[in-house]
Amino acid sequence: MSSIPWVLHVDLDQFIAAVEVLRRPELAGKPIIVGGRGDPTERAVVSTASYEARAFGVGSGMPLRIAARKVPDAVLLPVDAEAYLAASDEVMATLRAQPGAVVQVLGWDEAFVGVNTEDPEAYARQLQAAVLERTQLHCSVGVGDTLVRAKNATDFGKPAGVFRLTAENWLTVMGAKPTKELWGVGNKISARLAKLGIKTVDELAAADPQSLVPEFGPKMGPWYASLGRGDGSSTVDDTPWVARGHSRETTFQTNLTEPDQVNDAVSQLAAEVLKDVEAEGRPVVGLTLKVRYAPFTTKTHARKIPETFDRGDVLARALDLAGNIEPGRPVRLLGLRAEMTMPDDARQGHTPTRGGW
DNA sequence: TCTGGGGTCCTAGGACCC
DNA sequence: TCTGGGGTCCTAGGACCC
Repeated sequence: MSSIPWVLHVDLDQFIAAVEVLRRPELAGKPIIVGGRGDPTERAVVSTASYEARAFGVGSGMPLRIAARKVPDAVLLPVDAEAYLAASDEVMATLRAQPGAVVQVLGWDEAFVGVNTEDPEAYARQLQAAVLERTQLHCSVGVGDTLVRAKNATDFGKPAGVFRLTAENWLTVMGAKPTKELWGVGNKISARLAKLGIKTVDELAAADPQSLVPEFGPKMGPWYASLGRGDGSSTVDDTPWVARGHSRETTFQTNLTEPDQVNDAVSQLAAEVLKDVEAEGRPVVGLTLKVRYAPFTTKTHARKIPETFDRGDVLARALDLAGNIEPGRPVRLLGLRAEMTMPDDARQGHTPTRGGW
């Protein structure tokens, strides 16, 4: 046996709920639901539910109100982003300290680890032990010969286990599953694939990449075909991530109806976005205003910004975009995003949901 | 059931230029 | 007067991820 490159995908188990239990041990074993400000009467969704709460059918993205109704005895907690980020930093530092590890962070609770080893399972176990010892958090590890296979493998290892997915067993394990199980295929894409007669991973893997071009375009068509095969890059990239932009959005507890309210809200969003942008000191090159009208239609308005910017410039242009909002329609959400210039050596996106991997 | 907030990337179509 | 083909830039919208 020789030392060859492997991709490990590390995913913390019920991360947010686990962090909450660490600082409040009496919550262990209880159904915990974390979301919004922890108030089920507000417009908010579930960030994470503990396994005990998931048993009642509660999951991420579910309206908090519904989740609370499903689990009357649940412990409802507000999102505490700082605490999760601090825990996450410790986990990532532990991964980086492993011998030979190249670490690419994907989010608070997951990362790819690239490593040359003869025995990836043993390495994974060692990694789990190190994370547990330093943070008291459990994680699952997917082992793969590509990023996509490693990522998909993790689910089979949960909780706290290890699972290997390579070209050898990919179709045996994944072939019969619906395409929606694939990383990067959601409800909409799986429905469009089904229209083409492609319902399973097997069928997607067998599809001619070019045959998907008319429906999905020159880039995404072939990309979906390769997803079906589990193919793609095997390179874990630890280039530091650089944000392309910063945004803020607010869902109003009661819809806005007055233009003054809208302008005030846009000004506030602009101030918050500027705070993030100025902390990085890179020029703004574009602004996007997102408007969700009640009941639920979304529109965006965008503008490129020539040359550079200053505070007043961004605020004025944000208010300018707000002029596109349809008068008389109740507004339930406003979002403002500022796009910045990028350094040449910046890594490509931190989520591989779109082409390029 | 009624849908958060922070991100990334892709595509279509119009405007404009040569 | 009716009209090509290619390229680039921009806006709007969509899809997905954690």
